[in-house]
Amino acid sequence: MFIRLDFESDEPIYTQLIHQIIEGIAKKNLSPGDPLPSVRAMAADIGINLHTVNKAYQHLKQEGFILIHRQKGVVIHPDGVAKADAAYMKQVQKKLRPFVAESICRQVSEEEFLKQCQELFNEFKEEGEKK
Amino acid sequence: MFIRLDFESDEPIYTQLIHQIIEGIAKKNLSPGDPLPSVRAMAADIGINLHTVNKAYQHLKQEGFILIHRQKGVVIHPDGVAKADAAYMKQVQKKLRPFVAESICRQVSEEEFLKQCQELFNEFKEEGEKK
DNA sequence: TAACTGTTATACATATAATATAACAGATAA
DNA sequence: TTATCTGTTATATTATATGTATAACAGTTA
Repeated sequence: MFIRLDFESDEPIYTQLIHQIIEGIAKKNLSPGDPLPSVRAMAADIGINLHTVNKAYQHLKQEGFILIHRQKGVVIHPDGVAKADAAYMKQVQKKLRPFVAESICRQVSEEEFLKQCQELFNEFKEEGEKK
Repeated sequence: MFIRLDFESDEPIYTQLIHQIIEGIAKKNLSPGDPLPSVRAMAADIGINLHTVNKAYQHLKQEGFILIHRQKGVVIHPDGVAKADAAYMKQVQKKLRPFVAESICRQVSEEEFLKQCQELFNEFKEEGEKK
């Protein structure tokens, strides 16, 4: 797999795994219907416990990124991920809030902050176009 | 004080306190040199433990938002907060990354995402101009 | 039958979060 | 000089989160 974990990070392993898979979808390395390794295979592959992988999968399932068929295994959600609604955008703002506040304290201009976001969008877009 | 905590949130109390104070600085409700309540006064005021407040203050101190004089008490850093450097901006990008990735999965356009950031900047700016 | 799937249960170790007391050294005000 | 307030430190306890380790179960597939 394409998973890269940082075991020195403060960020929990299962959270890193969640983010990696979501990034994979954003970059279109993973497309609707694509299979993911079984919890045991993934765990063995990246050298962590089965339950840590399962925890990540359950989160991804609950948020609609993947489907878990008891028979067919784990796949990227065939219908695609649910589109953002007003509630989701509000949640995004809430999470971005502390970063904006601290940036203002550190005299980061609005333009410079937006540039950081744009760079990230470009990064995902370019990766997506390689496919 | 102007502190509002959500005891139902997943976000730890001391982290919420940190963010509230940083927001206060961003909105210029708190200016360089302004005093903050003692750990005991703050704790009693918002109904939490002294050590939880102390933990927040220590973080704010380490990141240069406040100064702690053994005599004079706690004050917003008189010299202002250190300006963002390249390392800080890199760190910001790293933290924004998961939000951008998930937004892309949910078909949030770059323009819409940037709009959310702009709204936050405007919110802080307007609050700051009230003073 | 054997090997695989997700799932569940139990147990354990460790770290973090939050609270509860208590005490210490230094400054300040009555 | 007391008394009170300051930040700081220490210790203990409780609860929750994280991660690992086994084991088992029900269902599918080769």
